[in-house]
Amino acid sequence: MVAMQSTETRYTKPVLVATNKLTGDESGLEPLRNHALFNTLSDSDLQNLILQSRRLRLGHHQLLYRQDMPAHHFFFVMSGRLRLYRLDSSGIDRTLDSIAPGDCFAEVMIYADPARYACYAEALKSSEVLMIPVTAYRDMLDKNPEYAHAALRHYAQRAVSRFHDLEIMTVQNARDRLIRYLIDLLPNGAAEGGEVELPLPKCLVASRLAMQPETFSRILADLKANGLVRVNRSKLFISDPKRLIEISQ
Amino acid sequence: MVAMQSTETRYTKPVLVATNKLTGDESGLEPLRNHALFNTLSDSDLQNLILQSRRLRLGHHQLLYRQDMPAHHFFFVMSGRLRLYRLDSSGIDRTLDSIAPGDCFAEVMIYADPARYACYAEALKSSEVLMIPVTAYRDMLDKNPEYAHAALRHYAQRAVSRFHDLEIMTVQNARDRLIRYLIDLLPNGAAEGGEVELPLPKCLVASRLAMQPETFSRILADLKANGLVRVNRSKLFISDPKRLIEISQ
DNA sequence: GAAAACTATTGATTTAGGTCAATTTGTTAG
DNA sequence: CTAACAAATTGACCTAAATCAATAGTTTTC
Repeated sequence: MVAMQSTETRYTKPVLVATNKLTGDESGLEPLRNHALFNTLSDSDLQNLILQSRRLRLGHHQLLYRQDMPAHHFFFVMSGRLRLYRLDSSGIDRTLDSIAPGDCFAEVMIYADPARYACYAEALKSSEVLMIPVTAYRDMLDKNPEYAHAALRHYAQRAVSRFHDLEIMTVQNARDRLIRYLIDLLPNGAAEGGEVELPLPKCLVASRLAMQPETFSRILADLKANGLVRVNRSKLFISDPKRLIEISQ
Repeated sequence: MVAMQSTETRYTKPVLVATNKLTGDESGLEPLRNHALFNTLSDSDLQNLILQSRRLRLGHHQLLYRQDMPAHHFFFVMSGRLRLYRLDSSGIDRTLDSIAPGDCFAEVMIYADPARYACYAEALKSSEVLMIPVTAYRDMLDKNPEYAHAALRHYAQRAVSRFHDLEIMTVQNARDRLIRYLIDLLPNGAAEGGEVELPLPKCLVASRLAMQPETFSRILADLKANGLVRVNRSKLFISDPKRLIEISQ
């Protein structure tokens, strides 16, 4: 009913179709070896998969795919950072996930039916991704059923993690959602404090947490004033996560 | 900071540990055949799985498992209805999912590591579930790698559906979240209208959508007043879903 | 079948957080 | 280095939704 202000007016981007720059270079792919979807593969199977894939360079704010587009590929991030978001008809842009080097995304498209991207994906800065045909992975897995175990484990993990994201969003107030989000950024949960870096610009963290940028800013200012976080640009220092958890709820 | 009112004060339940009633009866298990995780299994493999499983009867509001409990089983709903929810330290009860006959739940625990339930599960009414050891399914899949494909497809579908749930929750206002939720209950999306039944009591739908029961009631009353839904207890008739979508956003 | 216990609804009031606007700070491009 | 632009912050104000409270339906129980 009420038209909310679009984040697009604050965070404009050129809407481009990916210009599949292909490079023959095969260096820099070691990180694949550390990912659950690839670390059990034999050298030759991994090599074969890479040969069927393309390396893609994406500029700042470049769009990789659109929601509802047929999904023929999934992606592995080699460098940079991306985000997943949805656009609704009124142009409101809602950020759903951020993706870092070493992560895969849209990998559920390997087995999704119908295989259509559920959201947009764009580079938040200059990034490099490996674009892997879903058929290449599926065929390899058909020929090597022993790889299924790792894929199942990865998929299970993905489902659990989405469930967890959903859980945070059922928290009714903005402050507590933000606190939960920050706690999750800490490497070892709430066990000990530390410095975390926001994986998205603040206005997009706000969007991810279903609040306005102004609200995000005010809550963070308040946490800062209460000595709960030290803020330095996109880096936050959380000395006492337990206290943070206490004041939420 | 602010202590929100617990839904527990409105929706109390006896907290019981499941009293694993075992019945030798093997009738009524045909619905398993229609589920993606089982429909490709040979008769003997399915039979073997059932033999390792237990049939469990749950009373109204009976608790099946607790969050963080080690997960040795996953479940198939034969009759009744269950819900998944989380409790936080202040006792606020947040509903995350509802489960109907023919559904599986906690099936990601087959491959999760660590395998601990991510939430509570309780029967919303008298229900019957099949309690399947995760090791039984995993072992069967190890012996029959050809079954992995179906499991991967199911897991992919689950991840997509959780992603979609998350997407709804990034919608900032309560009315539009409710409208999105209602649209998703329609069997063929927004294509045509129809009658839908709320899968949860209204106060729990409210919890699922991160709003208060009063807010839910008022929004529904308003939609009703505008001729957008006809309400009959937990059954809603949506004549024109397209119009409903239009007024949201 | 009446009482008790939930569940839902409705009204009055308050408040968290959205909106609008102005300013500051940071970043990119020439 | 400076201009232009984008992002973040802060203040003033307003509205959606939470809270508090009372009532009215519904189930369950005895």
